Amino acid sequence: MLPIQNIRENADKIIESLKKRNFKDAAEKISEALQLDKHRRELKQKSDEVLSEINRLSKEVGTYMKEGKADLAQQIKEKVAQLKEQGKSIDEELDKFEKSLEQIMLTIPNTPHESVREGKSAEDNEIVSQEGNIPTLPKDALPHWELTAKYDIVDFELGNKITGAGFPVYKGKGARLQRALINFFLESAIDAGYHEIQPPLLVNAASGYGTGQLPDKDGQMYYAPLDDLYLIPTAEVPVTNIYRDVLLQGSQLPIKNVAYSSCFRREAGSYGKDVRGLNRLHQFDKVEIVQVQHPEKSYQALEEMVAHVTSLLRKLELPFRVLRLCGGDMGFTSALTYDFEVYSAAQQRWLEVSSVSNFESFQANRMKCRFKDETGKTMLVHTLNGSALALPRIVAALLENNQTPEGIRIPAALVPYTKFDLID
RNA sequence: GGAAAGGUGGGUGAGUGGCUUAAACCAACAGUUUGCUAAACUGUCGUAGGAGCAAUCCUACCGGGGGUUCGAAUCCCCCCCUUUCCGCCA
Repeated sequence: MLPIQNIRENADKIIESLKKRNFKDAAEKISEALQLDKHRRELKQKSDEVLSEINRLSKEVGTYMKEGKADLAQQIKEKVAQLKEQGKSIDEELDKFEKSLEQIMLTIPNTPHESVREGKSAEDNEIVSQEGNIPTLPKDALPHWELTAKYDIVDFELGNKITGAGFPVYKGKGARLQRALINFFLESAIDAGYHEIQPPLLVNAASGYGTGQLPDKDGQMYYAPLDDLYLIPTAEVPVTNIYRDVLLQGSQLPIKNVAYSSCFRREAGSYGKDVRGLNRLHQFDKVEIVQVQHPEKSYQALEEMVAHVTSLLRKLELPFRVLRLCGGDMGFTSALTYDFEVYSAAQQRWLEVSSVSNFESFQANRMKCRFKDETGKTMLVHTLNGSALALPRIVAALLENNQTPEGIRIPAALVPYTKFDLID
């Protein structure tokens, strides 16, 4: 949610900026919000005046009662009763304005950073960089879903039996590769100064609202109604919510957390070749990095996170490219997002493996995460997060790109973790 | 699942209807003193909303929501959470 003070002060700039998202009603929504805000403040003032008068009169009642002047006290009681009626109707109206204001504020997305390009869809995203060699595979090269069967390392059929589609079973070297990747990612993040967290995999509704999965993405999360809990779609949810309703000291910043978790996504509405094999799963593993930053340093932090993810992909020797998402393709809460895609040689397509975003104060405002700066002023923090990295598509690319007649070659950086260098 | 006790500012914790404007202590910050550090002393020190150029003033907030009352941290009702014990259990 954008802070209303920000809208009051920079309405024109915000409207201009939201155009990049292809968000058409910006001007109307902003002016409606400002209108509601104006009425809200007027009513608040009236309500406060009435309450102030009631407080003052109530004290008089106490005084008169002590002095034994019951008749005077009675007169004031009647006056207060009238004021209360008046206050009640003002408050009802005030409540209406506050609710409509919040409703409209929830529909206004974050303002894109100045470097974000205007655009409608993924086709308008900018390729910032690309590196690594795209391997030329022999004619008989297999897609990963056939390789996993050939070497018996990921069993989709078994997952279907036990749970259903999208819940694969990792076996033998497949399971060990998973564990190795998780440890490799965690250790790399720790070396880069991140503090490891092991969060709960189920969260309450308040946490869902905190990071914005609720109410908009309600149907995308698995839900346990008996206990009113949600399975996390990413570790971002429990980790970022650590800082919900928290007032930090400036000296505590930056906070850098890393967490491994399984992620659960219903992926309602997905279908076709997108979901083949490891491309899209209901349960998968991911290492997530989260930063809580001083507003002046958040873009520097974003670059640092991009550099971190870059170094992981280099060590895994995978060809990848970095995209700066255009306004229309960016998430609702993000101000700037970089996507990382690895090239999956047998499928001959780019697969998204990481999304690194700066939310500026948009999440912090909703979560009420603030800090006191050097001068003692309370301000909203900036929050950032990124995958570093999500496993399944990395596994898909590793299997496809590194297939040889002898077996699947494991990149050198990973061998200390897998303790084998070939899947055969 | 059963029983009991609780939920008060950054922390500990007092407060059973109006002299509460939430005590006191700790932490933090500033100053004085002081070879340094420390200690001692003095002062400052909650959050949010609103009015005002400003000093400042007003309002709300003691887990959440309702209620009683002229007046609620305090009394009543509902809900949530935590702790301890019992049961179950990796």
